[in-house]
Amino acid sequence: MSSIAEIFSESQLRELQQDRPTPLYFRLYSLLKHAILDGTIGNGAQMPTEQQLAETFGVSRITAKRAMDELAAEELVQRRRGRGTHVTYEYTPKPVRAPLVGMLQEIESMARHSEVKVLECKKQTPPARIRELLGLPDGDKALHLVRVRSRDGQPFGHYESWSAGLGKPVSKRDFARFTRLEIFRKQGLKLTHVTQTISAVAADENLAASLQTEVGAPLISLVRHSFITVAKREQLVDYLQVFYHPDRFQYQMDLEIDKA
Amino acid sequence: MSSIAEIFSESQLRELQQDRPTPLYFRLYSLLKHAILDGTIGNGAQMPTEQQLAETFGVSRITAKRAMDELAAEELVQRRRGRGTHVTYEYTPKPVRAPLVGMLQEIESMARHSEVKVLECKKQTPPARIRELLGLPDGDKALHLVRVRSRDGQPFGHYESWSAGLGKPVSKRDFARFTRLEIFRKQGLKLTHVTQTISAVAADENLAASLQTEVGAPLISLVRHSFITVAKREQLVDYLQVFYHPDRFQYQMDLEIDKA
DNA sequence: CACTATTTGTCCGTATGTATG
DNA sequence: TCATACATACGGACAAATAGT
Repeated sequence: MSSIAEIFSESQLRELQQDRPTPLYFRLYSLLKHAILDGTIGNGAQMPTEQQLAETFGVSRITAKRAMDELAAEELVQRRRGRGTHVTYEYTPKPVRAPLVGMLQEIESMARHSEVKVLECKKQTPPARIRELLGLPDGDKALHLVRVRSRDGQPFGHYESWSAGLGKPVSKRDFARFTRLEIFRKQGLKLTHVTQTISAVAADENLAASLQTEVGAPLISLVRHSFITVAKREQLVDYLQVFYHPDRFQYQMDLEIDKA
Repeated sequence: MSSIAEIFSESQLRELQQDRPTPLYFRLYSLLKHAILDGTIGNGAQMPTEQQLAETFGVSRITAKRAMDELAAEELVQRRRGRGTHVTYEYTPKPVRAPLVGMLQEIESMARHSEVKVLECKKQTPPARIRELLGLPDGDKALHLVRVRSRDGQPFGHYESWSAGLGKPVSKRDFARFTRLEIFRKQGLKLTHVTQTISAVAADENLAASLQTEVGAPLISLVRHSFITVAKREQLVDYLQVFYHPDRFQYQMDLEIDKA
């Protein structure tokens, strides 16, 4: 095998020095196991010797040995005295590929391949912060829409939106069938500008239930502001807050650059 | 407090029975700590008694006591004999609002307004998956770079990258001073295509330490593939995985649409 | 064949940490 | 709080298998 320093990073070395009560041998074992499972140390390759491990990670030989013995017990490596320890695990890249979804156009196509449940569709008084963003006078109402989008029965997105400027009434069924972008267009509203902010949040009880996950699980948060231009001024007409389940939805974008 | 069964889920109960060698008292301590930090057990509320914990989780009273003593040592709870153990931590959902950052160009400008710490900068054997993406033969090495970016002393991003195709050697100091985009350009590499995938993940111990947050806290995950074009074929030359602290970094994009 | 270096296997004694009743 | 049992971790010592000289 190549030099041990070329396999393990300094940050990994530090990992072992953290003062957690998890046994040393187990942390070293985990480190080595990961290196084998992700193919950093390939099948057939010789592992570092107990002595090398002990010196590199600053542990006793007994501890290094214990870690390697654990690997051997799982048949990830084979140990023979005099020869050393060799990897007996064949790394095979996983075929997986999460469904990837892209920008505005693709979002519409995705919408057609998913099921929507409308939880709320009513003219309501929005929270003050959103009312101000929408430029509505005090007491005015906006269309409040809450939906959950699923794919193959698995919910992946929780959508909550506040819309102003929708003249004609829109039925609940329309929102289940069409995207809001399509509805805006049909109503003659020409969006001129959209800003999106992506972040991450922990699921609260409500979201956890909607997206069938655990409280505290990480979610992708997306806030979209949609503007129209009236009298040369930009006016927000739609505020959208989406929470996505990261295992079932990822946000992908392609950028072409350096064309010049 | 309410019934102990109403606080902890069955999966959490099982969590303690896992056959990991981490000490029992520490696992119980972690469980309780999270429940306090995320507000499941509110400030001033009474914790379960040692006896209750012991029975619920199937451990001895001493072990339950040890876990609670650890909490008390961190001043998350106050213990008084005869009265019980009470939470002394005020959970406050973060108000958020962070500096907003945008696409490639803005990323460079942001880079200039932040401090970088290089944790790793060495040619190393990459995990097999990444080695294949980079089109490297077995055993080949790539430049492994781990950095943490801070703003006003607050770390907001943890960057780990694997780069192939950097001909001339690049010093650790260069990476602290320039962005990788600039370095690629200087080396004459013309990136022609970039894909980015955004998701959300929970912080592990390592990331939590780097970004000064809690284990399990939601982080923004960004994976960037950077391609050059050689002989009309796209070739990956850089793989970047970034984890952002969502309170200190958000991903914002502006889209102009409906121009037609 | 012996000789040597390497590497794993086994054993000792000791100290500390963990978990129980 | 105590006594007890077990696991972890260390350093050291020596034996046994392997490979090369």
